[in-house]
Amino acid sequence: MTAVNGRASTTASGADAGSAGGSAAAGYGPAGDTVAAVVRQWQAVHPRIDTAPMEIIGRINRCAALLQQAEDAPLRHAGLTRPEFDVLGTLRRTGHALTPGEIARETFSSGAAVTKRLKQLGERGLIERHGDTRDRRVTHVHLTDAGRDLVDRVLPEQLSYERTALSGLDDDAQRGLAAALGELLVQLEGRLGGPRG
Amino acid sequence: MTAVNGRASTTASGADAGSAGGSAAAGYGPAGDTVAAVVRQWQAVHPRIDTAPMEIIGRINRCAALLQQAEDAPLRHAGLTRPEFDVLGTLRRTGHALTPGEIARETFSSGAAVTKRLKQLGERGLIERHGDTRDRRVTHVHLTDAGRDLVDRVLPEQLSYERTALSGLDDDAQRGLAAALGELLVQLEGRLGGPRG
DNA sequence: CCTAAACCTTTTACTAGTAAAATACCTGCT
DNA sequence: AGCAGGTATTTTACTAGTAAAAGGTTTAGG
Repeated sequence: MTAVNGRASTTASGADAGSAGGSAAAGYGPAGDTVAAVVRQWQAVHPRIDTAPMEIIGRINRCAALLQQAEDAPLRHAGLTRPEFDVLGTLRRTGHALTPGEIARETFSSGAAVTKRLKQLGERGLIERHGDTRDRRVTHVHLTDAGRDLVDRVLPEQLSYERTALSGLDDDAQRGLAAALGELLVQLEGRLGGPRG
Repeated sequence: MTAVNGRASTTASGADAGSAGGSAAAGYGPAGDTVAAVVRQWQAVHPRIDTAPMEIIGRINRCAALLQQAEDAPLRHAGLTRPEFDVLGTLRRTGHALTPGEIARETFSSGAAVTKRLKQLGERGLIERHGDTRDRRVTHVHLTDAGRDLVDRVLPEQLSYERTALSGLDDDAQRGLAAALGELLVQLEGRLGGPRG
């Protein structure tokens, strides 16, 4: 990913901090986080504006950017980008071979992007392709032993890193946040993701 | 945002759906969102693993990806990418000229990326540069009238779009989520963003 | 004064994504 | 059978980011 790129100045694409409002780094005052500072600036410029969405969406984006930056460390140490790890992880957790199309749907990426990643991962011996004998348009992708071992080695490191990143919140706060995000996600997936098949 | 590119197949950067675990699109069962389905798959493969971090981080990433996709619509309609709008918005909300370095810090992007965006935006007549007379390394960037008008026109559309995206949650849920995310963000910014100056 | 170090911005070379076209194949209809 | 249309994957042309180096300028020390 670009997404995996470090920023830290963080990444682009990845993820910019601000929602509609962009983002702020310096000089955040009384209330605390950078998003609150951005909202305050907008309020000063356009007092009538309803900035409520920024307080959720801006924060989600900013959290995603910061976490990604942090999470990249263990992955990069293993020589993987996040999208590459997503491919391997998808194969590992489903437990069976998948077609490139299925991987694309599972990881929410384009088919072309998956093709490129599979090429890379294949060259490194982490996955293999086998053509379908029935339908020769289709290929089946599966993890090699090396690929499976890599996932099983990296995943605990990754989760440990994530636990550390979240450790500023107590267990109750974490459970509450997970539940609230789950509620939002159900809404968004129904609304934006389409009444999926 | 890279984190914030549209995907939706969405984009990179932006943001993949899964945290450590990658992401799932199809076949989500009882509990509801795609992240819950991914977590269930991992539990089946590695029953001892503590997947709690995925339930927060995976959901943040997935929400960011979905929202981005949705939010890109009004911006694209105005011929802007999100990072470009972030630059314009930063100039608008601070209310005065900024140097490229300051813009980079405000938008959490690299200096090189800002240089490219400023070039684009300058060619479209939305911003202008003026060299500093004291320190000739420095340039000052400010919005043109056209740039300011564009921001003032797009921002309400953007916020309106965001409000719609969030409308599945009632006001209390939105306030609670904003507060919980703010708490997390304060922690992350202190921990990962550095004890900023 | 003059040089070394630090700084701000831009340039260069490269990477990884996207959209759309191309390729190859299957399915169903007549 | 043969062809129209749809599907799965890859390829092509391009875009926008990154890291690192370069260019030009100021600041501090001797």
